[in-house]
Amino acid sequence: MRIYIAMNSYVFEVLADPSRRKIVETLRAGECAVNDVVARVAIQQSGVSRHLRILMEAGFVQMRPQGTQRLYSLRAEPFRELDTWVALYRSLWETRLDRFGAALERSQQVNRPAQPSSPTRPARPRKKQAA
Amino acid sequence: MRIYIAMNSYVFEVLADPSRRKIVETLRAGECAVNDVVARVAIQQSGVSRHLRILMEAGFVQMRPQGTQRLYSLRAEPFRELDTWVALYRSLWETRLDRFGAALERSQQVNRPAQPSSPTRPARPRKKQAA
DNA sequence: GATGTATATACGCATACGTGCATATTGTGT
DNA sequence: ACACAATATGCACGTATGCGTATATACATC
Repeated sequence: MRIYIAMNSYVFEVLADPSRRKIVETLRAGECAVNDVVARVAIQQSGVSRHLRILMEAGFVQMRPQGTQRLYSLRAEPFRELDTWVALYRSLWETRLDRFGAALERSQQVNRPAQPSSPTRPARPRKKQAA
Repeated sequence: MRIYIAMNSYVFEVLADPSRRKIVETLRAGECAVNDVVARVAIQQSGVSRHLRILMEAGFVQMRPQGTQRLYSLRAEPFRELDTWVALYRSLWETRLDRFGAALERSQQVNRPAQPSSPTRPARPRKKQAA
């Protein structure tokens, strides 16, 4: 039986924007008010709010009002979808073991010198800002 | 030259396009000539070639000329990067055990009760069309 | 109720992106 | 050399997207 996880597909579109990724990264530390996020991103508050709305609609975040503030935090679903998606391609670099073995092996990857994958790493954009 | 795999960041931009994802999916089956891909996507050959170039530049695919044809196939790197990235968010849905235990438990997910469902649900395309 | 803070939304703009069409390029067979 | 097949590229266009500015809305405190 095949399990088709219809991948929101939208997940990638959402994550495609650098500002949005930055926001998500920020939220990884935990619940944040909008202004807290604004302090960490290089765009205006209006922009952050817009991005948060997009993230919300896509299920990446949830919101909890607290007084005047709105505390945003990450939700698991889209990330899990992403994980499920990428799992389809693990065979590209994993040894062919059964599922259990694969999971185990993955646990050993955690030990490998993981690169600082968080901070926006300017790879080279295809066209956008050439810099 | 050194190869720093600090999350291309570009990975998401590349995967953001539905046609490109479709192409990647297609290539999951194995090496394909351009026209084979064209047959499976809803865009012109010129578009496919362009997308393949983008995928190539981003390291998603490699090419092997064969006569008049050009056989494209997937490369592991970007997918591994993606896997590494999403790994940072696994704690969102995995029980808080140490990394090793987490990996182990992943193989037993069946037993775990579902996460408290959160508000935002649908996540429907903000604008663009997909599918 | 008035004021100040925190966040969301409307508007307009610049631009980057995907696409199709036409054409160039490369390779094959005769 | 010629004709054909496979693929790549230049060009133009429509449109979606992210941004900032200005404004609206919600809440708290006095």
